[in-house]
Amino acid sequence: MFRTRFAPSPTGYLHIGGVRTALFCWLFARRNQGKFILRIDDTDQERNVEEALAPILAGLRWLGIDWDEGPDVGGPHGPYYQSQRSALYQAAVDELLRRNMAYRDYATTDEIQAERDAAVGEKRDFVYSRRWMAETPDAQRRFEAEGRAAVVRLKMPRAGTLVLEDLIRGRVEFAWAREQDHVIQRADGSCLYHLASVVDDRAMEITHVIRAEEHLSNTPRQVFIAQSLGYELPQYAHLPFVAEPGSKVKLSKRKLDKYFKNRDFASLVEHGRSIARRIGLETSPEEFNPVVVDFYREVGFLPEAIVNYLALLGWSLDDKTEHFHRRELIEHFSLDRVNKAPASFDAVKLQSFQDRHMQELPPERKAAMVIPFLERAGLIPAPATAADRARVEALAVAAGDRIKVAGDVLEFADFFTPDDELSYDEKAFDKRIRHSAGAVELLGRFRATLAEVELFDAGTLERSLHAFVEAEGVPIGQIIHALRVAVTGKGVGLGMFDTLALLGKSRSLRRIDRALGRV
RNA sequence: GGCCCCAUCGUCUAGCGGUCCAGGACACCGGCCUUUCACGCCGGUAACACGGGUUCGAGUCCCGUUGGGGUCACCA
Repeated sequence: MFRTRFAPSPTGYLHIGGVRTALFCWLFARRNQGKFILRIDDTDQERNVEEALAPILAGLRWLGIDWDEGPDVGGPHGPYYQSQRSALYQAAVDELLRRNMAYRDYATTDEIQAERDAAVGEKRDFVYSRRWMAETPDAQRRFEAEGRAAVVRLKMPRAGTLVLEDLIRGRVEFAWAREQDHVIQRADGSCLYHLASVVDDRAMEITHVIRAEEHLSNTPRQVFIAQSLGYELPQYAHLPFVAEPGSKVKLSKRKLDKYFKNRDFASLVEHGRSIARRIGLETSPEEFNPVVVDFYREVGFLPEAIVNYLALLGWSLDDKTEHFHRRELIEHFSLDRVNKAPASFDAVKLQSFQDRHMQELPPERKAAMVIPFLERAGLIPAPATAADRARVEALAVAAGDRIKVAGDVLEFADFFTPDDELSYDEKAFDKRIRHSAGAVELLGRFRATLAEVELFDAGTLERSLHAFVEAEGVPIGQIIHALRVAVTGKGVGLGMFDTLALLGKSRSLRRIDRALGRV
């Protein structure tokens, strides 16, 4: 049975690169009928873990990346918070000391730094002299008498080669002599990440460590810990990281300022902000941007689209298939089709996946997605009435693929505003009505025609307008633009006849009257 | 700087020695459709980083160069 894990730190947000890693771990587990474990790396807990973890769990759940063991769901290998597992780490440290694979070290950070500086000055690799290493109780007492405190360091080999068979990278070799005697336990007794990670992976019976490439150079020390403890090694798979838009540098939340200067990134952000404003959502650039998964949820992206895009960022099935649903990804995913080179994050391409997934959504699902936005914007009562739901669904049908993210429904807010509160795009009003020769008269006459229409549906309306322009002997463009501005206040929108049908007869007439009245 | 990783259109990628004067997708540029917008349809521009090998034959294998990146914490 294969077991993979994702081990986020409670940072308060779910990073898009982290999600990609989680997704690959999850897909691999699901593909092989294995288990996916979520473990929280909170060894240096300064903040409120629960609070900082909530968005991460919520984000994973929203994306449909579910875990078999971990926070909330429990499991046989808990607790799943590293902060609650220190006894295990302590036992591992003791064992390492007992086996002489680690030692107590009494050097101060300044002393270590001095050695490091000296090595750099002499242009040689830094290797700790182990001058403050204490392997006997005597030595310990002597150093402690000087007022020193001990950390525990790994006693790394100083010769030989580690040969690693990485599932993605193939054979990778490291010279042991270049590895440092890393600290695994602080003077205060708390343990460091690498120790904890190895101990937990073993305890949780992780078979495949699938993580981002930046951990590749950390692997030797982890292998050393595992081997020193007599653990069987897991399989390693180091994924390429997700890079910045248009660059090969690792995507980082710390460089947001730079990304905001990227055109596509910036316009996605602006789109999101305009939706946020209308629903009264407080946003900060720090938390509301395309690097953070919450952003997509809040503006109404489809989790399926995000998953599809992210899966293709570093993995592919063949030379043409790009549109995947979760099921298909699970069916086809394999690590040997994962790329080695980093892939840069492209907001525009992500949007195109969103478009395609949105297009195949049936109207009732689209309506359900969109309703919360209308409610939050105060355009329909919350909870929506059955009549509202029906209207929204009709709107969703008429809107076709114009609603690209759920929040886009707010572009059609004018359907929900009272007729006497409709605002007008003055430029469009001038161009199409006020200064368009004959527009006002035509509009007036067509209003009369409209008043006679019995069945106010798109087909009937289309026939009557065509009959009207034929009788008038004018091209359809002469009136249709004016009509649109009159009933929606805007120069662009849905199909004209859908618009009228959606509004219904009395509201359409009232809006035409109001428009004519303000010329 | 040491070590490690990586290298096909602007971007994501296909390619696992011949079927590649390199295929698909997004973007871009034309055109069509059309009541606006959004779709849709048709067409187009655009890449094997460079240099050596190996081979009858290299985008594909090897070496080097260049370039890019990761990592070198008592962070995770």
